[in-house]
Amino acid sequence: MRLSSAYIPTQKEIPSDAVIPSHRLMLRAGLIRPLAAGIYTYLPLGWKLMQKVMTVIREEMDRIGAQEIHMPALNPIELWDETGRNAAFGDEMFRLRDRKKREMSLAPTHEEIICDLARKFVKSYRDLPQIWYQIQTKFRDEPRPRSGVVRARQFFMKDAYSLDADAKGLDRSYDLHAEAYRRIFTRCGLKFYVVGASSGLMGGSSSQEFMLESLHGEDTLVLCTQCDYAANLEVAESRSSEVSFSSEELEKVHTPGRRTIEEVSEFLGRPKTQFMKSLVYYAGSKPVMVLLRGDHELNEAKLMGFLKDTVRPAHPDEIKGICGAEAGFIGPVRPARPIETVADAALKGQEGLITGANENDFHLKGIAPDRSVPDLIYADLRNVVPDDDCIQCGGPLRVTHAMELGHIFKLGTKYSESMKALFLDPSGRSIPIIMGSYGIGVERIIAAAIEQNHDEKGMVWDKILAPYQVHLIALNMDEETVRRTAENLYDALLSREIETLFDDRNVSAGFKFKDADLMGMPVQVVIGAKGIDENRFEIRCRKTGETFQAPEESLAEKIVSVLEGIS
RNA sequence: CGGGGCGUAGCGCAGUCCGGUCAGCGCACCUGCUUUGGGAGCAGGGGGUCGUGAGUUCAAAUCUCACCGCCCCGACCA
Repeated sequence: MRLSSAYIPTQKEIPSDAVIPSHRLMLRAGLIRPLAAGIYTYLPLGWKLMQKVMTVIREEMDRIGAQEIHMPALNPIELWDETGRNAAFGDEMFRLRDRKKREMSLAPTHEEIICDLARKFVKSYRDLPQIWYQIQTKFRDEPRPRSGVVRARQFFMKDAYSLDADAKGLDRSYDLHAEAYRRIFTRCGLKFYVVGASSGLMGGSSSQEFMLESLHGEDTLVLCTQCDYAANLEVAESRSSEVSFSSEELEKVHTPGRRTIEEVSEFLGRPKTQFMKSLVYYAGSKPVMVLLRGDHELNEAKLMGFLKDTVRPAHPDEIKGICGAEAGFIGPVRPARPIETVADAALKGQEGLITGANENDFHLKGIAPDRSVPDLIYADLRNVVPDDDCIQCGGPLRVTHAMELGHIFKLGTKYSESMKALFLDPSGRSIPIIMGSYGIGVERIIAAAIEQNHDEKGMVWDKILAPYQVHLIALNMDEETVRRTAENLYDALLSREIETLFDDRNVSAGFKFKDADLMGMPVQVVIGAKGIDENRFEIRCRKTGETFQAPEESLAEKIVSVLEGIS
């Protein structure tokens, strides 16, 4: 491609509303243009990148025997009512009506559609197993789109679905996908973690996420520094650091205006670990008190899992009504009204703790949860903290941010049951298809690759994803010898099927160098007067800065061999 | 949805508090000449109903109200 006639609008200025490096660079390098919040146009260079990513995905999906299909993005809402997910998605699903006033949705994912397809086709165990996938535009009306293409409202997803006759088949399909995903992300040059995850709205028995460690990620990851334990904070477990305090008489202490653990801890001169944090939540219409060690935080996902209902924090007046005191002075001992109470497992067996007295400006010392709170139930309800130890090996844990690139789910029969996607097993019984669902965010691979591979000058692409392999820079196209040499080289590279971006523009040298560094093709070749004089032309690796020289006669060959030598 | 910020030329911004030579700057763009190894120089030029609508006023980018859009933090998130 000749830059003089290409639509690659690079910018020197950093767009003011982009914050994370990948978003800034994608805008500056002319990959994308915003149309509305979370909605982007892919310009030629960005689209070429997308296609490179899709090629890798297709190759690896095809390798495990998956078959590519293409389902509609626009679907009748009835399918979503069959599984109850029309309601479950709520405002996140884009909805519209056709001219006959029939309600339609723009699909946020495709389990229902695949299930409908499957129930029409699969009649017998002989039709199984199947793996079907597509690369499709998804629509999700995110409450807050952000970070450029990382959380968008319209985006590309590679979504695959496995259909199996039994649990063993599902395990096999799931493992095939896990392996394909490893290969895809590895080939894209990404360093990733595979972690245990929550399956959320998708349902099903187990799921794993493929995560890229990143300061700008939206997820929090717990990693063991010594073994392979890795989990999303939503589901991560740990051994808490041991603390113990000597038993004390139950005693009310005056703590005027000290509401937070921090304040009371300082006022009474006791460590935060000696406090018991009391929170009031509502699970549906039922209030629940949650107890945690003073230095721990509630994990709402775990609480939801434990109570089997969605939860929300109680409002201040609700707390007052139940406990008889304001938040900051509440506790499980003698609340104004009886309330179901659950405690985090780290509190089990503790003594001499301090908590709110259910009376404004007072706390209670000498709490032993087992004795002080009747009918107390323990469960793992807290977020892992970096002080904790690994449940597998006891080693120290690390807590870090990450970006979700892919997610694989064992769905089981959640969808096939409600949608009656049934088949006959060998004994003639009619049973639901066992399903799995497997997603990859296509744009996120690009954002992740940029986040992980850029410098102050711009993006740095590996060969596998680079839109072009070679960035050919002709410094002065007005100079006849420069022009001729560059044109000849361009032809030579094209005839060797090397994807080449040829900067034949009539702009200054510095401008071309800056643009080349910004776009980040693996190899840059410079044709200038200096090279002509000495018959020695410069080949430079974008990533390492390493340079090579070659005379015009062997320049194309040298470029090929340099390309072969780099990743 | 809660909190905060912003909206003036394609991009980045000043001007808004205190209404009246404020329609301005840099980059980009167009023409000409010169230039070409790290975002060139000179000269000339085009482009904006100041997000939208209502209001206050002799007069509104500037004050008031409403709405829309965009970004950030949080909530939420397959």
